[in-house]
Parts: sequence; C-alpha cells; structure tokens
Amino acid sequence: MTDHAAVEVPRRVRKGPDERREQILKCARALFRERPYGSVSNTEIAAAAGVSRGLLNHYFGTKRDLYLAAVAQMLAVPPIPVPAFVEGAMVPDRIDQSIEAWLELLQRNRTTWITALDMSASGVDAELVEILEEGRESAVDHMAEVVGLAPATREHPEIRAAFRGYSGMAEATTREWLKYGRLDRDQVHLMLKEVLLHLLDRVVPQFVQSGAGSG
Amino acid sequence: MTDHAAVEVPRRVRKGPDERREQILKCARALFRERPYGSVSNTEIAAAAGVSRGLLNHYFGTKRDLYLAAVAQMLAVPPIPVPAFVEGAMVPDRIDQSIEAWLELLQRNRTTWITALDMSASGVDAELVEILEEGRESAVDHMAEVVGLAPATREHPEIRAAFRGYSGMAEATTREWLKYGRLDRDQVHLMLKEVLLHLLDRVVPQFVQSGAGSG
DNA sequence: ACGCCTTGTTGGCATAGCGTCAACAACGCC
DNA sequence: GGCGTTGTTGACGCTATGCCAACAAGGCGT
Repeated sequence: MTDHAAVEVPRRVRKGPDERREQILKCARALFRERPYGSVSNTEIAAAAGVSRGLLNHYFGTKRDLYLAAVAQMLAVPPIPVPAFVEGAMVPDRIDQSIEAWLELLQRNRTTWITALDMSASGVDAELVEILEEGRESAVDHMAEVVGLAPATREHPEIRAAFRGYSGMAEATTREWLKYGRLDRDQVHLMLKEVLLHLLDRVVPQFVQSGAGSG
Repeated sequence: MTDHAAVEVPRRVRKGPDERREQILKCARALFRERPYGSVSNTEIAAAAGVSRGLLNHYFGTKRDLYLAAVAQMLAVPPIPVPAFVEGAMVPDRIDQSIEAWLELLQRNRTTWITALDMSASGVDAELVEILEEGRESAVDHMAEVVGLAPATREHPEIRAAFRGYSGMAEATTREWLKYGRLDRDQVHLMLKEVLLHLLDRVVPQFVQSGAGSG
C-alpha cells in the first residue's frame, strides 16, 4: 500500500486556461465526430474530460460556441492542400501534381476528411455555414495559386465563383471515393484534372471576356 | 352584440388528420426555413398553427420526425428537374434545354433551394443526409436519362458516381448564383453545360474502357 | 513556513423544452 | 337526442442548458 502521509494527490488538479481549453475541445471533437449535435450533452463532454459541467460554460459560454469551436478545429487540418508549386512548370503539370498531392493528403487523413464532409450538426446554423465557407475560400485561394490565376481572381469575382463551383465537385467526387468507394483514386484524379483544365480552357476565358469592364 | 343563442362558434375546431397534418407541416416549414433547428421550439410551431403542443407529438411522434417531414417536403419540389426529353434531339441540345429548365425551376423556388443548399453544406445527422442523398440520386437518374446514358449507369457504377460529383458542382455553382450573386444565370448555364459535355466526351469513355469487364 | 489573494473549479438553482398520458369535447351515427 | 369515436388539450415528469455564488489549489509576499 502507499504511504498514507505521502504525495497527497489533490482531488482537483488545477490547469492553465489554454491547456484545459484544449483538453475539453479534444473530447468535444471526439464526441461530435461520432454523434449529432443534439444527442451529445454537455454533461457527457464534461465527463469525458473529467471536468465539471459548469466549466464548459465558463470557457466557451454556450454549448453552441463549444460546438463551433470544435468544428472549426476539425476543419482546420484537411482542406489546406499542399502548395506543390513548381516554378516554371506548365499549368497542366502543376495541376496534375497539385491534385496528386491533394489526394494523397486526403487519403492520409481519410477519416478526418470524411467527417468533415458530412458533419453532424442538427439544424442549419448560419454561423456553421460561415465556418464551412471559410474553409472553401482558402481552398479556392490555393487553387488559384496553383493554376496561376491568383491575380485574375482578384479582378474577376466570377472566376473565384467558378472555382468554388469546381471545389463543390471536388468535394462530391472525393466523397464518392473515400466514403462510398464508388470511384477509385485514379478516376477521381482524372475527373478533377480534366474538368479543371476544361474550365481554364473554355469557361474562364468567356467569363473574362463578357465581364471584362466590370467594377 | 351577437345573439347569445346563435351560431355558437365552437372554441375547438375539429379537422381531419390529413388536413391538420398539412397545416402543421406548413407552419413548421416556414419556421425551419428561417431559423435553425435548435432555435425553433415545438411550442412556437404549435402556436403558429394555432394548435396545442401535444398535438405535434401526436401526429409526428418526435420533434425530429416533424423536422424531417418538413425538410422532405421542402426538398420534394426543387431537385426534380423537368424532363425536357425531346425525342431525336441531339445530346447537346437536350442538355441545354434540361439545364435551362432546371435553372428556371431553381430560380422560381429560390429561397427553398438556398435552404436546401445550406442544409447539405452544414451537414446534419445521418437521417437527413439520407434524405438529401435520395434527392441527389433522383437528380442523377434524370441526368442519365437526359444524356442518354441511363443504361450505361446501370452497368457502370463509376458513371453514376461521376454524375454525383457533377451534381456537387451544380449545387455549388447555383449557390454562387442564387445565394451570393457572384455568378449570373448565364454563367452558371455555361459552366454546367461545358463541364457536362466535357465529362461525357473525355471522362466517361475512359471510365467505361478501364472498368469494362467488371461485375 | 504561514497566510493571503488570485482564479480555476465545482455543485446547486432556475428555467425551458420535449415526450407522455389521461381527461375532455367535437362530430358522426343510430 | 343520447352515445361512441377520435381529434385535441393541458398538466406532469424528465432532461439539459446557463448562471452564479461558494470552494479550494497554487503562487506570492512576508
């Protein structure tokens, strides 16, 4: 048996705010990943974190805020593709490499990405939509960079919008691949590459032409 | 003052189950369209319908079921594009007409479509994902019909999957158009048409070729 | 080493929302 | 006109959230 007058482990361990915050977020993520918003109670999260329920409100205010924080953290990792920007390479090659790198990243973060694709929220919340939109926005930025149209997107919002449409296809396609297994990686690659090249070749020029003098 | 022995308007009006059901659903739709699930209370829905709260549970069981029923009704309208199947017409023309009809339909049901988009964007629980998937599925069926690949999709699941990817782009693109106004209708039309034709021309053949002997 | 002060942490309270159920009443029928 | 059917209600129990005052762990000055 242990020394009865020894270490005296305190029943409450006091941690710094940031550390505690992260610990709670970690447990919240794990639970929200598994079950929809409404079915996860604050009590449950607190128990998982070994913490009292009131502490969640202390750190995050409301349950929804905790949820949003957790979601934002989940989305923080996957949707940022690697640069793969090779100076002087031809656009098709850059696209090819970039798609390849992106798919590789997704495959490695498979489960994370899948949950990111269909997240468990119950109900449609404007703030949540906002967070998701921000994730796509950065994806679009990267894409514009890769294809060398970053300057053009600043001048032509339509091009940005077109890329957002494209990334909608990218999401749907990777879902077919990773979640449902109805496409394989090569097929996804082919489709994304073909469509992007075609967009650059046929669609973007027309957008630039028709809306040239706008603003 | 009124005749004290006259019409005797009954304080409770008794309606047939179907009629009452529809009435409640109508109010529920209106509220769920405006605000997220968690912020709409059953009490509120009942009040809007001029009905007691318990009646909602009587007709729909749980609040979630009522919500799902309302969502299913909202989605029932838009994702079913009109046939526009003209016998003997060339595929590009059929696509053109079909897209045109689809966009027209969406424009008329603008708000409904936007909420549908937000729902699929912010994810939701498994059941709701299921409902949304069903909507996409029928959209894919229709698309296959229009482009004359209905038989091929039965034999080649990859083609179906490719169409699902495409409809992901269609959703994202129409969101840019109707929700954010960053594309106009003609641009959406152009993009959808170009990409679909390109898919049929370059991608589908390769899918058929490489996976031909499967099954 | 002792005690004070800061602040991380807790438990209980008040409130709101959901699902259930027995009682009530409107409408059809004999 | 009485009676049975059934649409409809209001209250009850339970759970979950947000709030708040009390508590205590760890640092700091003396």
